[in-house]
Amino acid sequence: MEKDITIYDIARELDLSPTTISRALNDHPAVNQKTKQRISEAAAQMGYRSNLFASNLRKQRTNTIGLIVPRLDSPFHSSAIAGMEKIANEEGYNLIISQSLETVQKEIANAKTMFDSRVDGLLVSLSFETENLDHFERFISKGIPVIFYDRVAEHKDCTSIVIDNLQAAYKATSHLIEQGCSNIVHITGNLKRNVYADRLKGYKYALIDHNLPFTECNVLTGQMTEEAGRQAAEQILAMDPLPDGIFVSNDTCAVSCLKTLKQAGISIPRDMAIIGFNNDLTSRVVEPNLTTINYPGQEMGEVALKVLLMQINGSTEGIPSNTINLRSDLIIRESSLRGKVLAKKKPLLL
Amino acid sequence: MEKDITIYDIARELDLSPTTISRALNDHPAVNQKTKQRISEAAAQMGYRSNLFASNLRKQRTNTIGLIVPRLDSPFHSSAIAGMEKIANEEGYNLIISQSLETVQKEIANAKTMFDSRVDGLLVSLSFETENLDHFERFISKGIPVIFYDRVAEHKDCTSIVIDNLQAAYKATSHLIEQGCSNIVHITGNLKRNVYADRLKGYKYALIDHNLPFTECNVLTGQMTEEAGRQAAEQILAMDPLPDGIFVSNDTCAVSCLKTLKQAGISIPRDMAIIGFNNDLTSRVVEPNLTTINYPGQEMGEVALKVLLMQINGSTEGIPSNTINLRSDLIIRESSLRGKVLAKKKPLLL
DNA sequence: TAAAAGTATGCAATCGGTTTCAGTTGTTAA
DNA sequence: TTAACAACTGAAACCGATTGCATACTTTTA
Repeated sequence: MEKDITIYDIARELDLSPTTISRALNDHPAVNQKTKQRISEAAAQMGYRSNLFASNLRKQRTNTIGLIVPRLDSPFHSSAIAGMEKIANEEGYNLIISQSLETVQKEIANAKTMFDSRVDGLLVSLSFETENLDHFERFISKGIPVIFYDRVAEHKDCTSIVIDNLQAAYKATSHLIEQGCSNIVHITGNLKRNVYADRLKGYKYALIDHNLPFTECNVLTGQMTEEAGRQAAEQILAMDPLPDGIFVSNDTCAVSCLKTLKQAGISIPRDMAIIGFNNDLTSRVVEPNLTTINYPGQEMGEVALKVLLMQINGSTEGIPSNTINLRSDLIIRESSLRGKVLAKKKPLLL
Repeated sequence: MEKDITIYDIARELDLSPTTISRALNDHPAVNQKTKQRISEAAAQMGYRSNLFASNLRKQRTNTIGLIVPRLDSPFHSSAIAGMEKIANEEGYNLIISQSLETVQKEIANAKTMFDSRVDGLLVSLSFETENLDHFERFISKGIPVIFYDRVAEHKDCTSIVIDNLQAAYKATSHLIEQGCSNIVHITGNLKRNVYADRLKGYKYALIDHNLPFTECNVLTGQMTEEAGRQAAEQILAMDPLPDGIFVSNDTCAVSCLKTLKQAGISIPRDMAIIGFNNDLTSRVVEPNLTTINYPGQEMGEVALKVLLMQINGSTEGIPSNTINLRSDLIIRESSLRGKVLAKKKPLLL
C-alpha cells in the first residue's frame, strides 16, 4: 500500500513547479524540450500515474462513454459491444456498461447512474418497454450527445444508427413469395420498437405489392426468446389452413420455432419455408440451415462509437444526417429454398 | 448547457454551510433530521447531482470495478458479464470493460488503463498468450484486489473462480467410454490456460483409469473457433483407424466439427460420439443435439463480483479459500448416446 | 542601446466534495 | 450554579491536476 506519487513529488524532486510538471506531461509547447525529457524520465522512474479524478474534476470531462443495452447476453449486442470497445480503446475512452433487462425502470436508473458518472456521451439501445425519452432529456439539455442504435427512437437532437429494417423485411418476405409461399406468418417483438414495427411494415408492403392479403392474425408478437419460438410454433400448428411460410424477427426465436415445427412432423422448407433475422451462429447450425438477414453488429458498434466521438469533439460537420443506415443483406440458405432443396434431396432419396 | 448545481449553491440557498449539506446528503448522524429533510428537498428541487470526481478525489476510491476478458462476443463471457453487471448495479458500482482479443499486449495495455482509472478491484479472464502476471503486480502491491475467473492462474494473493475442469472432463470422457468408445480424440485450446490443461488431464486420467492407452497424437490443440472445428474434423478424417469418440473443449468448435464430420458421411453418434463443453445455445440446436458440460457463466460472474466486493470492503473472513469451485454437470444428449439413439432410430427406419 | 518580442517558468486560484477540529447551543448531573 | 456532556453546525484544509496571469530571462529589432 505505497503512497501515490503526485506531480508535487516530482516537482520537489526536480526543483521545479507543479505547473511545469503538469505542462510537460501533457506535452505543452511552452516547456523546454530538455526539461520535458528530464520530467518524463523522473516520472517514469518514480512510478508516477496521473490522477484521473483530479484531472477530470478540473477539466470537466471524463473520457468515459456510457452504454445501456437491453441484455448483455445476446449475440447481437455482444458483437456490437465488441466493436464499441475496440474504438473506445483506440481513442483512449472508457466504456461503462449497464443493462436494462428490457424494463423501463432499470433503463431510467441506469441513465441516472450514467448521468452521475458524468459520461461524455451515451449510447443506448432501448428496452422493450420504453415509451418516451424523458430520462435522456437531462443529457441533451446539458449538451451531452446521446446516440441510439438498433432499437432507436425519434428525437430531433439525437442520431440513430440502424439498418433498413423495412427493406430487409421486404426482401425476406418477397423471397418467401418467390419461393411459392402465399400464406406467410410473421413472428415479431414489441411493436413499440422501431426494429419490429419496421419489419412488420416491410412484411406487409411485400405482401401487398405481390397482391397477397395481409391479415392481423398472421402476425404473432412476443418476447422473441427461445420459449416464445416454441409457443409461436404451437400457435402456427393450430392454424387452419396451415401457413406455408414464416418470417421471424430474430434467429433465436426462428430456430426454436423451426425445431418445434420439425418435431411436429412439418417438413422445412417443403411444407413451410422459414426466414430468420440476425445471422446468429445458430442459423448456420440448425437443420436445415436458416435463411436470415445478416446484421452488422460489430460494425454498428464501431460506427455508433465513432459518430459519438465526433459529436463529443464538436465536429458536427462530418455527420451526414440524423439517421445513419448500415447495409444488411439476405442470406439465402436451405430453410427457404424450396425448388433447389427438393432438387438436391431427390437424388439422395433415390 | 446549464451550469451544475453544487453543494455550495444549496448551502447559499438554505443559509447553511457546505459541510452540513455534504453530511446531510450522506446521511451523516450528526445532522438534525429536520435539516436533512430540508436539504434533501432543496437538493432534489434544485436538480443537484453529486460530482463523483470531487468525491472520489477526496475519498480515494472510485466505486468502479475493472474487467478484462479475452473476447466480449462469446456466449460464455456475455453471460458472465451479465451476472457481474447485475451485482455491480445492485451494489452501486460501475463496471469498466475491456477485451484483450487473446493477446498479451492488449491485456497489459488494458491493465494499465484500469490502473490509471483507479478501479477499486479487477476481474480478469486471461488471454491465450499470457505467460506471467507481472502486469497485475502493481494492483496487488497497492492492495487492489485482483480476481481471476475461468481462465485463471496461480497467484498467492489472488482468488480464482473456476469449475472443476479436470473432473468435468473426466466425467465426459468416462461417459464416452461407457458408451463403448475406446479410441477417443480430444480437441482443446492453448495448454497454457488452466481450463484446457485441466481438461486434458481429466481426459487422460479417465482413459488411464479405464485401461485405455493415452497417446499424444489423439490430442489436437487449436484456437477453438468455428474454423478450428472444421480443421480438426479434417485431421480426424485423415486418421487411421478412425476414432470412435471425440471430446471437444468448447461447443462452438464441437458443433462445427460435428457438422463437418456429418457432411463427410460419418454418422453421429453411431460412428463417432461427440461431447462438447459450455452448453451454448448451439449445442441444443445442432443435430444430433450435443452432449456437453453445463457451464454456469452468469453464476460465475455473480460470484466473482461478490467475492471481489468482499475483498474490497476488507471482510476477508468470508472467503473460504484461494480457489472457489462452482458446480458443473454433464448434460447427456443424443450426440453421445449410442445405445438409446440407435434404439430410437431403428423403428423410424423400418 | 532601448524597446519589443519570444521563451520558459512559477504563483495562486480553481474544480466540488470530504473531513478534521473547533465552536455553539442546550441539557443533564453534581 | 457550575461542570460535563450531547447534539449540531461551521471554518478551513485537503484531495491532485489545470490554467490565466505574471514574471524573469533571452533574443531580436529598430
